[in-house]
Amino acid sequence: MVHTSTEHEVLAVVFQVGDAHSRKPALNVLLWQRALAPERGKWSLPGGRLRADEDLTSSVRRQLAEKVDVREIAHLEQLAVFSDPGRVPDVRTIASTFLGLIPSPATPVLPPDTRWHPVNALPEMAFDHAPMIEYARTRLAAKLSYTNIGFALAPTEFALSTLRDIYGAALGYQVDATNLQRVLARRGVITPTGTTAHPGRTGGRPAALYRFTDSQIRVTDEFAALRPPG
Amino acid sequence: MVHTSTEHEVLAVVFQVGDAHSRKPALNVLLWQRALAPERGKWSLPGGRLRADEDLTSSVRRQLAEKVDVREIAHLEQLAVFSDPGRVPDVRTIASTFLGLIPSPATPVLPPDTRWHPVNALPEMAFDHAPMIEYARTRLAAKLSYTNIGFALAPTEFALSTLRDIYGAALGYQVDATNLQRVLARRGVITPTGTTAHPGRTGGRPAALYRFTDSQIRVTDEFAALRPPG
DNA sequence: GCAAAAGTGTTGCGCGTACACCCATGC
DNA sequence: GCATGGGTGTACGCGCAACACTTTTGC
Repeated sequence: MVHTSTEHEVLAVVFQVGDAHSRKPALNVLLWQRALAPERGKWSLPGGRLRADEDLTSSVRRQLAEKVDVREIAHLEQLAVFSDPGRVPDVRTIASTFLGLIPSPATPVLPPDTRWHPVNALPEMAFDHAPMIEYARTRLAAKLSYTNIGFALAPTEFALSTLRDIYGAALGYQVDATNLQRVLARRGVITPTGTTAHPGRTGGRPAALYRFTDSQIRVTDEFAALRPPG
Repeated sequence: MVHTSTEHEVLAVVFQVGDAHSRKPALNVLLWQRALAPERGKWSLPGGRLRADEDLTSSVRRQLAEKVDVREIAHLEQLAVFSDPGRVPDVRTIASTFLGLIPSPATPVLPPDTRWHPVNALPEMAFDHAPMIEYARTRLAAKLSYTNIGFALAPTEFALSTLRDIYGAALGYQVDATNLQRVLARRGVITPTGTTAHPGRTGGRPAALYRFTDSQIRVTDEFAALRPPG
């Protein structure tokens, strides 16, 4: 009799906004290229098997440590579970997915098989990893609108035009810096530092610098409707 | 050597709004009482072990069928994974939780060990099932405000005062029927049937009847802020 | 007629967007 | 000076909540 056990793996969709390979900043995802079968040559999300003595979050952190400096991960949260019995060949494997965010300036050294890829131009993905990225991006876009999650993508101090580019890259459409400032300021999400940046070579008024008030996720606009009375 | 395998279980938080045991309608959750150790006598969420050949959704449906008529489940969606290595004794077990909703009037026969409990007065819960219910309730409240998920709690046809009571029970605070009508009508979530209900013994103007336009979940107010231009 | 329940109208405000206009810098 | 980028001010619209007022029934 064959003992059909079930494995449990953890996979992380790690995003960062960067301007690798192009002028305009874009939303990138961390991928590594498979050197062995199955799906050799295709690109995978970082992750791996869950150990018996760790919970999911510890497992993601441990496995991401092989690819990036975990201290740079500013936010990490559970996404969905992918459980189709045939999603990977041979042994039945359930995948719990996570969303990880790394602030914009940091780009540490990566292992040779690992690279950032723009989410708008993904390489050939292994298994069912492509829909996982899609799911993560949708979740990120939604949370940008009703939480302070931007703190995990932005530098500690930034000009508003920088933040506009980050939101634009993450959302997939251009955002107006003026209104972004007002929305985030009213909600208390960003705070002015009082200092200003130096203008570029081409001139222009020096930009005021801001920082995110909190460095932990916080819901800022919980109810679109049906608010509690008061 | 001890072979430390990892089990995977599925647990469902099934809600229904009913007026069992009291005059005012309340949000109830489906629980069964454990007859055997561990945690004998305490109350559990329905669910059980995942089989090798089924995905999570199939597994929930199969296991809920032992407790209720699955045809009455109007909505079912994944919640979070609970993965603390010590969350249940002995064998390490990961739990994937689900939110299930059953419309208001239907209350079929239940097995003798199974009962509806008001979420505001839960009995002693087994393991970590209490926080799962809390999580599910939070998710339900959030989705009531930006999706049409109310369809899964309401009867097929209903007066607005009935719907007000359902929303009130699910959200935990009173809702104004007038504004509820306006919000849901503008979004196209509810449609008038053209018919009216008969007033009660005590008189009153006959109420217009409505139904939910869709019977599948749909996001009706995706972005609280940072909408795409247009 | 009176009480009760349902529905309509009105007002006001907070939030978000769009856009015109003013400010500070490099060259 | 002018171009460039940043910031401020204003105006509009919409969604939603609060509440007063009207309509329709049973008794």
